[in-house]
Amino acid sequence: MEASTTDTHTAFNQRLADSGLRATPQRELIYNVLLKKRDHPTADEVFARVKAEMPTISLATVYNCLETLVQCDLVRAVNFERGPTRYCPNLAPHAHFHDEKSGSTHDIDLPADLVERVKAILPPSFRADAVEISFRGTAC
Amino acid sequence: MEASTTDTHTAFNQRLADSGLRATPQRELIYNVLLKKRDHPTADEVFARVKAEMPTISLATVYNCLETLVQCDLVRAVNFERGPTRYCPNLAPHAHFHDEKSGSTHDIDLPADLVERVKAILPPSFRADAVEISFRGTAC
DNA sequence: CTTTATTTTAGAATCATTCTAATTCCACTT
DNA sequence: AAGTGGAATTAGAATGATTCTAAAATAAAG
Repeated sequence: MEASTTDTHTAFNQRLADSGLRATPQRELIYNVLLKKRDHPTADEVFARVKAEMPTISLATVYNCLETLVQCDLVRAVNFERGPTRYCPNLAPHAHFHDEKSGSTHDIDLPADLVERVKAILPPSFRADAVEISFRGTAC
Repeated sequence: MEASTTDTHTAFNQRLADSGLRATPQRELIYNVLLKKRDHPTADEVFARVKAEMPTISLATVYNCLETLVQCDLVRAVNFERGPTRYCPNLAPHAHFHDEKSGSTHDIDLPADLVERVKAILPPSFRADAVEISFRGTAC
């Protein structure tokens, strides 16, 4: 656990540095909040959790930092229909399942070959930078 | 062309009737606008096109009617990230490709077996009512 | 230290969408 | 043919998530 914490911390610094950005306390705290409870919180929820540790932080900063983390590929932004954007620190290729009963979101691991198969349906003139797969339904 | 127009017209009346709703001029015009130019317009764009034929229509009605058509399964609502919802009268299972250069959206036919394969990655406790597949990239 | 660029912040502004409350429109009875 | 009740439409206000703006704080570089 100690090693993995150090690893993510290093990855965090590295990714920001690669983009010429600073590892500020706000960015680090927000990233840690996402790592700690991986329930796909909205910006508002992240704000609430972060305020517990850093009461002076502003909502604008939470939005700014989340955007920064997404830019650095440390975090993924997840959207369902018109709902507020949710944030996810899972870097592995995965789909999302949105449970309509509970409103919760679950990660679904994506086998690499399936991603290939899905990309293969594109006509040759289309080049995909990203593929999004999401499910809506109920989990029991 | 005449036969197909009649067909969609009948389907339109049938789907609404099935939901206990009326086939109003506004609903029909909006549906026809979607059929005529299948470029995934936003509600605002639909509003502009519809106003040309029915200058007294309101934006609220456009939103109401689009929502109604989606409820009746005559139209699909398509979302990309946080952009405005786009509307699509293509009933066949298909994915969407969003071209970041032009901002345009393209339908990509989905082979039925691929949809099955994708659904198959879900653990047994998840029941999916809908699967969404979307691509982001550039088309040439 | 001083300069300069980055980051944070509070609050205003924006944008798409939904809501509200008042008509208007129809299908169905009298 | 008028009356009634539920649908549907409408204009404009309200909402909610997000982005913008301009100023203050912070930190790196000279």
